[in-house]
Amino acid sequence: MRKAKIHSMEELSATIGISRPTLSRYFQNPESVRASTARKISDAMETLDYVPNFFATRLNRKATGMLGVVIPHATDLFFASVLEQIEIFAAELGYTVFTQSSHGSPELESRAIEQLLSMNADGVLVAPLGGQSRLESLDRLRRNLPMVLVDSPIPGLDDVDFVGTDNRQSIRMIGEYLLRTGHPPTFLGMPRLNANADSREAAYIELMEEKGLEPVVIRGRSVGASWHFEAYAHDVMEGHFAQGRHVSGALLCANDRLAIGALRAATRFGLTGENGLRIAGHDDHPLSRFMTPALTTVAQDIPAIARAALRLVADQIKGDSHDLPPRRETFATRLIIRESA
Amino acid sequence: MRKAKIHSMEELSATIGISRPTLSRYFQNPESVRASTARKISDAMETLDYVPNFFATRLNRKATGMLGVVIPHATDLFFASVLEQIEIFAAELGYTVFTQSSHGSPELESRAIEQLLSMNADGVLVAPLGGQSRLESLDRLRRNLPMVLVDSPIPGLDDVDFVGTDNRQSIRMIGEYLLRTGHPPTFLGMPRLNANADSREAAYIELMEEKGLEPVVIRGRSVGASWHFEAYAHDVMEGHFAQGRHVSGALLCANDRLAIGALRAATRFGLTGENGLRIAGHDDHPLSRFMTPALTTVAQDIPAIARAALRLVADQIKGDSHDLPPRRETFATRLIIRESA
DNA sequence: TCCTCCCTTTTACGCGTGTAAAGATATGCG
DNA sequence: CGCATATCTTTACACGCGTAAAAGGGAGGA
Repeated sequence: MRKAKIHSMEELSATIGISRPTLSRYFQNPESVRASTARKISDAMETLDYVPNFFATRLNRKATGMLGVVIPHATDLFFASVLEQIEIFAAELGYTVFTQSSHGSPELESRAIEQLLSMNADGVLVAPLGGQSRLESLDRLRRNLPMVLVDSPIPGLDDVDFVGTDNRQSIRMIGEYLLRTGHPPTFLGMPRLNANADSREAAYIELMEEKGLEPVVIRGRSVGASWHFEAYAHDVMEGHFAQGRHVSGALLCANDRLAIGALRAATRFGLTGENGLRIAGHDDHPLSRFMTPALTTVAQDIPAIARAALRLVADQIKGDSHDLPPRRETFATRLIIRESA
Repeated sequence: MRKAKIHSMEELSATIGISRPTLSRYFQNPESVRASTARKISDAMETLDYVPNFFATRLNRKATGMLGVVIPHATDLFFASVLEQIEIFAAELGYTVFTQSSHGSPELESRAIEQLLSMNADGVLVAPLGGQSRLESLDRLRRNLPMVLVDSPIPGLDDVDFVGTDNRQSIRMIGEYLLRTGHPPTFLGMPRLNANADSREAAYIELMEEKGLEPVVIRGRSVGASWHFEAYAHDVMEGHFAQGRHVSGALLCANDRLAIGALRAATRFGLTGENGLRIAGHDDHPLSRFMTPALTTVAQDIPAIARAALRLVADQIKGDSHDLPPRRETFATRLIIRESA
């Protein structure tokens, strides 16, 4: 059945004989018109092909009902998971989410921000690239729209709400676990891409020094800061293992993707057996439990992070609280002991 | 430095003393105005905070420059990778991409389609849920917008362009490899979520029968068709292994995520050693090379798929070729031999 | 200096919908 | 059946910008 295509509300009004203002109210809320009228309209719609134009709809409203999200990489399951949760909660709140990925590029991140500004979104959630992010862009965004930083804060952009994981708590938890079960861990840091890289490393060092132990941090030559964490960790550790370094004890990786790469390298060097090198990660990547050996890690509370982020923007949006002191919500992680450590 | 916020082009015009039509032309193409004028404007912009409204901009044009994308799950790295490539190529073509994930839900898929329709996008790329997709929604989309199906075709929606992988070729290639190197494979199918599930299984059966061998297909009770492929495969295979079934020979999995789950189960049963069970996958999941043992698989040509999908919509958009016969482009895969088979 | 040519300004309308105001009509009740 | 009230129609303006047409202004050449 080929329904007749209607292009505007005006046209709809003409063809079904109901005034445009009434139609407008109907599409915003069918119950705002008399039941008999609503029936007449919905009956007519059976035969017709019409959808109100989303943007024309918002053009003349103060709130657009749109939320922008910027993430560094859609192909990183951590961000994909956060995004998924954000979309779910945003839908519950009646927001439409528009996501832009920066593909790891500061320029694309700026463009994404520009895009969201020009869309006049009600608010924006940004998981920033980190150190590479262009401060002017983020600052401009902050000045113009309700905004919340997610996952990684930005040094130099302190007056913005932030939601993320308590890296100090999480690293201490997994670190203490490793210590408790016998091995002072070496730390495999991620490429210095964002603030998490620093704060996790700092938490590790603090813990070690607190215990009177020597912190040992491995960091490869950051060859053009790469988001290919698995490959990065694999190559770095392979280099060490080949020279007999770090072949025993425990290795605490700044995130699971690194751990997966390290695990692979260790396995190839036959280091992961009984009494071999213990490896632990951070994040509870969806595939971590399927690794061999299954990866011991800490799980970030992604739903809580997503929910909090939405709550904070929503507050800013309704409260117009541009001048309130910035809020900072971090969540604790959960220790997940598997086989690798 | 706090730049003064300007809310409309009208306002901009008033404050910098340049007529709105000229500003309009400037923002569309700075070279369409005299160089001295362009300078005057860009100089003024240094002090001011203004971005033309994206949607108002498109409201009065025939083409909106927007492309819609619908994927089943942002947290499936295959779709995330496809999306990433689509975004890259779309940017090259000057399109702005708006992505909606259906989170595996037919209802959300329909809503996403509705959303894209109401946005008046120039075209839409849909990686459908598959059998669960609501045909009316997809059909409505097809009638109203240039559209291309990606990854999985929809039975019953045949007059739509399709871009994907040649499952027959890919399954035969990996299947023949397994046979050539010694083992007639058993097939672990994915939950019947989309057409790929069927066509890969069909390709397997065809190959086996052609070789005069008995096809053996494993399929768990599809407990509410699940997208948790790894867990699904793990549980199904664990059940078999526990009863001593399929513990040797070769297992061909319909995709890598299944293979990862199966691999994990096999490893726990000590089946993956020398002369043990051989396991192969399909897709070359980004983490497959980091599995232990590293997963033998076939790689889909994701960039080619993304590029072709964009080419097809672009053709439809410019050609208004709504009545041309539907085109169907499938790409060959590349055999990637690692350790698992 | 005058006259083109090019770019700009002015003016006006259009995109599809929200929304306010005033008048017309339908609904429900006594 | 008449009236008060809820709802609808009509009319008009607004949102932010594209764009066409006509008129204005400046730079360059003769």
